[in-house]
Amino acid sequence: MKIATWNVNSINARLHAVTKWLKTANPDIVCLQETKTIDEAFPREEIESLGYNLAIHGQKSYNGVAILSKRPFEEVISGLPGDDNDEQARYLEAVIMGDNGPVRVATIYLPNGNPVIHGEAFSQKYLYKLTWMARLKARAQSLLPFEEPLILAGDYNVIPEAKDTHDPIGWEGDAAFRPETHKAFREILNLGFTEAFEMLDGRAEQYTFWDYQGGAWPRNKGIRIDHLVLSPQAADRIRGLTIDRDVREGVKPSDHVPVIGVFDL
DNA sequence: ATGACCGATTGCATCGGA
Repeated sequence: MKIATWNVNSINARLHAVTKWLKTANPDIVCLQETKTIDEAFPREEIESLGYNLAIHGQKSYNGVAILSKRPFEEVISGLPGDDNDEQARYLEAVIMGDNGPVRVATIYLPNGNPVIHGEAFSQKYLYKLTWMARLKARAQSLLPFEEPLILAGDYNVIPEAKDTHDPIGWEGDAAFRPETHKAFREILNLGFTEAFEMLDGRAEQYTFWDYQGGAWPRNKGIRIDHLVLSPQAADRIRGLTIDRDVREGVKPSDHVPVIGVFDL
């Protein structure tokens, strides 16, 4: 089973690129982020006609997540628990029947958090990021006792290590590379989760995002911020991981590329 | 960080993104 994550930076602006990629990569489950549209304007038919069931959790203009699945959904949960007043559409979870039992997948669009500082203190944006990460940790912890294959897939806006950026000095102080961010990310992994790329590959300079500005793509000035975070039962079943780098070269590309895990599930 | 960015919005500039 191929399970992928991709921040598409608007599903409507990216519809051609997405459908083309679905046909060639042929993933079983896809976690999308930054769909940037209300559910009524999501291009449902175009994606369903390729054989996918669709779970969407969108909002106007910003954020928005979705899960595509060739198999039907057993269960869908919209929104990250822990704050009823949070109106940002950044989390969606679904259960799909695999060959050997249920598989739980979440699509995650973790807040950017910049600018980090406002005046003398942390900004509201950065505090929101850290709070959101604490909520994600709580959700992840509450799901562990199920002992299911669980894949937390998404745009984490976290650069795990210096080798995951072209310019560690330049990124120092950025919300994606702060010590507090690293601690919050590590706390989730320390519950017993595994970051798939770290386990299976671990090479330097394997980026998933290149800014549209400054010739970042032709100069390969990227960062690795899109991750598959796996429960023990998922980590034991993953057979390979690919970063679909070539997608960044296409017509009207997203600034992120897909990350695909192949699982025996 | 930013060569000459990109997307959404009742828009003709501003905001958010990483």
